[in-house]
Amino acid sequence: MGAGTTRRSSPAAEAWALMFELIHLSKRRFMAIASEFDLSPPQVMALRQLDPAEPKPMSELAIALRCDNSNVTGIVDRLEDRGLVERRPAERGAQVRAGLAARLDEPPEALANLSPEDQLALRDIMRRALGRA
Amino acid sequence: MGAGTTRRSSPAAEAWALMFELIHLSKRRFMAIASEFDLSPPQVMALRQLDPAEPKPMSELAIALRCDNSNVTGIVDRLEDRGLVERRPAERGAQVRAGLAARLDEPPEALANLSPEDQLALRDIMRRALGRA
DNA sequence: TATTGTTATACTCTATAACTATA
DNA sequence: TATAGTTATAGAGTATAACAATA
Repeated sequence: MGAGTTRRSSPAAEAWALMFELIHLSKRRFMAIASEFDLSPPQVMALRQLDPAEPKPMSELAIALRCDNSNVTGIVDRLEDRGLVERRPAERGAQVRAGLAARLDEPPEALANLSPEDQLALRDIMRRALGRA
Repeated sequence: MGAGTTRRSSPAAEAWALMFELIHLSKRRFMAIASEFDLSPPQVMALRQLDPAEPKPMSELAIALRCDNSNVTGIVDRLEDRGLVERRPAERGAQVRAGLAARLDEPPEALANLSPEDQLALRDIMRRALGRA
């Protein structure tokens, strides 16, 4: 069996492989949206985590981004240099955040094109998978 | 609505958000496996793409990794320095590949713990989503 | 003292541009 | 000439270690 095989030992394993593939395919879309806003991927993730209404300590941001504490310094530095963030979220940053959300929250075509029944079933299974049942 | 909200406009959008969350959660696992093999993420992806039986031109590798051509040079350089790859896959590289596959192909707990019915339903929906029905 | 954030350092990844080799 | 691959260069992300400030 070569790369890209989708028939696997268990349904969960195959679903996982397909999900991985979908994410990989969606990476292009993500990168396109990121550069649409002239942001690097970690900057996108950082901006999505921040909310002007609820300031977060940088250590919390590091946890959310799953990277080292020292790293957040640089990421936030660059966002701050562009006035998108202030070590307390700034006005323009909030606008960019809203724009990003609108673009990124759209499901990829592969999911949007599913039948309404499949969409509902998929949502319910994913809720159960993540304990949100 | 703050970050981490899961109730969204359409089932597909919510499923997408949950899937994104699952992938993000699984990143830690991926990084752990990568460092278990002492490989960087792009090195993992490169090694997974390569097959001793079917040598690939580096330009094809660049497409698979969704990065620039010039970039592959450095990634392959480092893999070659460690004798995992030879600009024609080497023996030890094949072993590492097999080990990697065994670890990475396991679905994350969130999926493995689903009921058999949910696993089957999820697999079938993902097949349809990616046109493998 | 323990936590938070920064700086220093070093390595990897990334793209663009310019170059070489080759079909 | 066109394609494949490399090198040069510059910028960003990443972690570790050491440090400063502070609760």
